[in-house]
Parts: sequence; C-alpha cells; structure tokens
Amino acid sequence: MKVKDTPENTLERLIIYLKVLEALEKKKIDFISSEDLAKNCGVNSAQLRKDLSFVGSLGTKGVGYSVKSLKFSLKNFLGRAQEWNLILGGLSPLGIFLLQDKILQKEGFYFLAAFDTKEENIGKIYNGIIVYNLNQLPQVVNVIKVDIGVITAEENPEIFLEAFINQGIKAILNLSKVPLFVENQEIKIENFSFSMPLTKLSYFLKNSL
Amino acid sequence: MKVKDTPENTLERLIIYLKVLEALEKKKIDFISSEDLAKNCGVNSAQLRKDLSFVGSLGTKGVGYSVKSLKFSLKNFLGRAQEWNLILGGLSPLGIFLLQDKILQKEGFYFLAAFDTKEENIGKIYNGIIVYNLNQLPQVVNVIKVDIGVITAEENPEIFLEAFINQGIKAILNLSKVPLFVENQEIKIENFSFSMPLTKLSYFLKNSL
DNA sequence: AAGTGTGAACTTTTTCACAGCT
DNA sequence: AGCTGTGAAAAAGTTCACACTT
Repeated sequence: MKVKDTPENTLERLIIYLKVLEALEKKKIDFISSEDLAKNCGVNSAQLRKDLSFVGSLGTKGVGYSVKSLKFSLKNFLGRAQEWNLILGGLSPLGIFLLQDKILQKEGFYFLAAFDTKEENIGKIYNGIIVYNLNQLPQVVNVIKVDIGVITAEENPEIFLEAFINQGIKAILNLSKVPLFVENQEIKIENFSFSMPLTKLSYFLKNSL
Repeated sequence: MKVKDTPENTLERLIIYLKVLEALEKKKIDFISSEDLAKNCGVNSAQLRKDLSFVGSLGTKGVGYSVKSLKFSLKNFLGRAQEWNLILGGLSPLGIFLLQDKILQKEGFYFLAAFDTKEENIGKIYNGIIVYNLNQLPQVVNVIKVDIGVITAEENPEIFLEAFINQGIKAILNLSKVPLFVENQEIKIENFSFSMPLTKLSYFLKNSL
C-alpha cells in the first residue's frame, strides 16, 4: 500500500500545512521557503521538510515551494481533491447544526442523509437532508455510496456505530460524548469533542501558575 | 513546575480515559483492571499504566482501579475539577451554536461574554450572553476573570487572537478555518476544526483500496 | 547564494517484563 | 494468585548538518 506509512503526527501537520497554504494563497503569496512556511505552522523547517518528504519531492532547491502546487499536492495526498459522501447518526443540536451549516460542504464533505431512532424526528428535513429511521439504513446504503458516518447522538452512540459498521461503512467521525474504538483495523474511527482541546487548555492553565 | 512534563500524547489519552471512566461510572462499574480499561480506550495496558504513572500511583496491586477515584484523580490532574470562564470571539454560526448549546456548560466551561466587530451584532443576546463590541474587551476583562478565549470568527480570526492576548488571556481555543500560532510559550493555542478529523478519514479511505 | 531533501545522530515514546504489593 | 508500577529495551519521531540542485 505504501513504502513507509505516514505517522499520525506527520499527517496532522500536513493537514495544518494545507490549511495555512490555503490562507497564504488568498493573500496572493506565490512562493514560500520551508523556513517561512514553518513559522506560519508552528514547527521548525526541518520538521516541515521531513513531513513533506512523505508526500514527495515538492520544492525547488534554492527557491522554495510554489504555494499553489504544494497545496495541490497536499490535497491529493490527503484525499481532499475529491468529494466525500457523509451520513449523520443522531439528531442532537450538534447534528442539526452540522446539517444546516455549509462549512463541511465547502471543504468537500456532503451530508446525503441523516438517521435517528426517535419516531418524532423521522421525516424531518434540514437543509434538504431527510431524516430516516435508523432501521432504514440498509435501503439507503443500497442507493447511495456512503463514505463517512458521522455520529452526533447524545445517547447510545454505539447503536449508530454498530449499524454503520454492519452496513460496511469504514470511516467514522464520532462526535458523541464517549470515545468509541473497534479492533478491526479496516475501520477507522476519529473521536472528537470540544472538551478535548478545552481540557488541554484547562490542564495548561492549572499548571502555569 | 513539574518533575517530568506530561507528553502531549499522554495528555490526550488521559482525557480519553476520563471520558471512558465517566461512561463506565454510569454503567455502575466500580472497579476495573488496566487491561479492561485499556480495551475500552483503544490502547494496551502497559501504555495505560505508564500514562497513569504521570498522574500518580492510583491503583491497587492485585486488584485494579476504583472507577470513581481514578476519575476523580484524572479530573483534578487535568484541571477539570474546577469551572472555567470563557469568552467568545466572532459571531459565526458555530459561535452562536456554542453560546446556545449547553454541552460545554455541562463540562464546566461557561461563556460569560461574546465579542464581534460587526455593528449589527453588538447588543444581541444568546442564552443570556451579551455580544459586545471587540473594542469593549478591556472593560469586560476588568470586571470578569477570563480563563479561555474561544475564536469562532469566520474572517480575520487573528484580530481576535491579538485582542485576547493583549488583554492577558493565556489560553485560546481557535475554531476558525486557519490555524494560529504564537511564539510566546506562556500562551497556549489549541487549533481545531472539523476538517481535521474528516481529512484524516479521507486520507484513510483514499489509502485503503 | 539560497534552500531543498535526507541519511545519521539524537531524543522521545512505547512496549516489555518482572519485582513487589494486596 | 493477580495486577500494578516502573526500570530497561526497543521502536518511533525529531533535529542536525550538509551534499546537491537551481
């Protein structure tokens, strides 16, 4: 699959580089050195160059990097040159927010359907996206190609995880309160909640007296 | 400040352990071994025990860990035994969502004020939280103790960052599109956007054909 | 002259394995 | 007998430093 697997930390930094490059592009910056880009990304230039070496030989010696073409290479490498189909599980306030907001769409992530278990929510429509009963998932998966399942349920998120996995969904973003894990290496779960970065900050504050 | 600094990855895992312990407590589980807890947290038991050793000697040899007291120790260690005061910068849809939702409150993070630069937003009230003009920040900071500044601006997030730092705020959660960094080691910025975990998933999907 | 790409040195993190406590 | 806590070994990640290209 790959000569050397990209480490998790490198992957995270590559995503940061991509975002910063997008901002630089808006500022009409055409070329940048590893030194300058690194400063904008909170790393040192050796780190940045080593990280980029996982993607390829992307710069010009003596010159630096083309912002546009580096951005292009990173988007490709990260699977962000294409669009992805999402479904949502659990109609919490956060779930409804994500359906209504356009941020994810702008980045190429499209919600195609939502699922819930509470009868009163079935049939509701948010931003053109229909809420189905979770037991209708097999039929929906039959019709559309689902890439990523996003779990926003406030209660029993594992019910949605199980249903998603049973329907062959391989990538899960879990935004519920409780982190979820599976043994199966073919399935990737990303756990996130706002309390993660906030707790890092509370730890920092507690220890910086 | 500390004998040995807690590594970033350990810190992140400790936060996961805390969340999982909270879930176990709800399931009325009183005691658990490192082996079983580790399984629930997606790590191996040696990792978990080593991580916990940064917090202290928390288990009982031959027995395991008390769910309640381990949770308590972790909360204390992570600065989550106390409440924290937040202000919000930038009245985007995400910003409004965070003001209105109660998730962060339930975890001990309280928004006390919001700030924006657009005249039409000043004076609005969400969930009892008043939106001030950013130039009123000094007066507000004079009256209330602000622990964490949360940036949700869609445009020019750096304006809020600068204003927050100028007012002595040391902890920043940046939820804007572009990651922000500062040299000053006394200030801690956590950058987060949903596109981080989603891009990790798109990378995974792209490479698991 | 300037700045990339990368082996080699160094540092940090993870895993192993077992002594020691209950 | 069972499971923690932790030094020591192994693995992984970061930084250095310089050969090499433009």
